[in-house]
Amino acid sequence: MWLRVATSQTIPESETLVRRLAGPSTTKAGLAKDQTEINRVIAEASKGSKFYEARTNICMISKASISEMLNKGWINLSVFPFMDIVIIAHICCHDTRKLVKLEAQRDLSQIIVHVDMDAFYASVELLDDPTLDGKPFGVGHGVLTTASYEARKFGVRSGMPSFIAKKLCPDLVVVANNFHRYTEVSRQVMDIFRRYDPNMCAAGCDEGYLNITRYCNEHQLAANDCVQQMRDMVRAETKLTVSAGIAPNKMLAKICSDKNKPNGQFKLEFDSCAIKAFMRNMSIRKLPGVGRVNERLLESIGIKTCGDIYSHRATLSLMDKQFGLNFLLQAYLGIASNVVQPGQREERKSIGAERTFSPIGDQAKILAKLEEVATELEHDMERGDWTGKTLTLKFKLDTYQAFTRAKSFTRWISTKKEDLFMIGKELLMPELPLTLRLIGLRVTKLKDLRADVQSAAGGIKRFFESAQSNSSPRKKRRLNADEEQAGDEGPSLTQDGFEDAMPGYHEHADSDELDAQIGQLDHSPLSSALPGMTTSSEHDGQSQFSLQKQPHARPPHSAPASSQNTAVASSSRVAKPVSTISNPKPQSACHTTSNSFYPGLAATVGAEVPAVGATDTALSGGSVQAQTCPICGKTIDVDNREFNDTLTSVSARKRSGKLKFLLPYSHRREGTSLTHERQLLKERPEGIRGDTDF
DNA sequence: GCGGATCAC
DNA sequence: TATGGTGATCCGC
Repeated sequence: MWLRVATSQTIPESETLVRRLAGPSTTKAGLAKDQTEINRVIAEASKGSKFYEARTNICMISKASISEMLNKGWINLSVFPFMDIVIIAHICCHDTRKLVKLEAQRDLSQIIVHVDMDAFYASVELLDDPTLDGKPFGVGHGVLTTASYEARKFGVRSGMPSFIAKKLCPDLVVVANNFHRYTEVSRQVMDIFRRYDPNMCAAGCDEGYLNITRYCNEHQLAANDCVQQMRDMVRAETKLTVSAGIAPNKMLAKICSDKNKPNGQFKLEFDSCAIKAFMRNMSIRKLPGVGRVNERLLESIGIKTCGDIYSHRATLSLMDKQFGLNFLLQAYLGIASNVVQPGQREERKSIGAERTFSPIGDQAKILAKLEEVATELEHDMERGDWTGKTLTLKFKLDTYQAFTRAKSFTRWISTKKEDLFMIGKELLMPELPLTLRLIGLRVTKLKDLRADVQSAAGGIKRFFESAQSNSSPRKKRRLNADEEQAGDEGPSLTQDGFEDAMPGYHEHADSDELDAQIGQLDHSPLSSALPGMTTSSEHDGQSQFSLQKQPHARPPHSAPASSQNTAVASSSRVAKPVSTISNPKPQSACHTTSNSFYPGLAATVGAEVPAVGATDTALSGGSVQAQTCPICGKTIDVDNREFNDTLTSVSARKRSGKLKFLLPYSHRREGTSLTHERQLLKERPEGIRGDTDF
């Protein structure tokens, strides 16, 4: 007997993508209403470009991988003498125990605030040039880093190439980035935030997390009043508006700050039931760590909202490896980290530089680019007093395929550009000839020269070491002076964490438009190519799609522009007859899906998303039938072992399947609260590109 | 240790 | 005509 644990057929991929056109992924404030028309314009403008082709291929590979995963999502139940319902019941019981355990860890004692500047770059530009007021404008060149709210009404968004933005909004004004100004203004704003929490954590230049518990206590302030006061202060001192979310943890606060954007705030009730109600209809895309790929992955088994996590917990349990059950259960409960602390310098893991340019095939010119990058990296490494043991070269072909090549050393890598260039060249030369559009260098296995010096003997010794090192002591001293003047107390950047942290290039890196376009494209030949690609992975242990990059692959030499299309074509040729994947079926509610695959499940554990009250009763270990597993505590011990064995072997199969789509580590970490800790605590104390310009 | 992939900002 | 840069981590090898 076979039990289907996946529900791929119920959600046609093309529909999934098309739905995203106007779907919840595009919930940015100030968006235009007619998303369909916007997407048509974007698709029109993009069609035929290499970028578009590349994204199309990526989309197909994703679909194929998801499809493969779902095809492998069968569990052989013949080893069990019982019916599948027993298994499901047990799984749900197991998950319920997990939920109870998680619920017990919930901490509502801290007041966490996520602050987020509204259209930060655009607002700063507006500050400096009032004539822009009321006009639709974008910031950036080539690619927009942000758009004014007027421009957003036309569908102009961050990450959009300006030529497309102009098509959507012919009157669009485009102004250049002024990173220096953003850094400056950002510092002002962060200084204000720090009055409320000196330990606040800046997350990029336009947002941050604060714990205002203490401030509220000391000033006898309600959280809402405190945050309102803080926002007023920012407005008064900088003329900028900021939105904020108030919640018991960072994840919730982040989601809340989006609720009343722009220039608003939202406080979530500090109550378990209210939080779960809040999460139930929340799109999974809002969860930190769930990007475009994971969204699709989860949608493929019918999970679109955090509430769906609960109703699909049996599936998720069986496919824990793929989905990260623990993370998702926490998300469903609205549980996450509430630890707010500034990023630490020692947390840094790598430092690098990369540059995009119009495609170059000429070797000498490529090497010249490499040298530029090496120079930039030298600057940043010396500026931050970093070195490391591994150098990674990154290059992207004109087809937008990216590759990396790395080399490790037993000694510390010299920070001199000549040496960086030489190693980089060594890595690059065997790959040529190629037509490249990007080159980058990155150093990992870092060593913090400052910490080293400090622990050794303090400032004097540091001075001597600087003098002995192969870099200019004069230069180093000057840079250090700059940083100390900025308020830094030595190596720890707890004070200024943000100082050198140039913003991410964009306010948001989302560009779902392309997926949308590709979704439209899915109606034709692409979908039919999928089954073949999927089955091709079956024939040996290796999961290799025709289009997939091979591990350690050598990039195609001077790949003709059509090479990928050729691959598609050949893949189509071996494809089996069109499968059901793209067969549009009426899309019914998720729990219906669930029922159809888990006969009896609804009766046993309730396949529908439970009402909040019901959940609570469930979690409190009450008498709700859903929680009383008919198997647990009795004969299940034996079965449990078998069951686990089965799961293990399933997991092993999954692993050998080389699935490409996995949740990020932070969401799979056992025990620790989910957290975008990585993001939140991440400090980028040194050498951001923008800084090197001044 | 290396390379591909995903994600956040 | 034309689609970014920095950093982190996981997995399979």
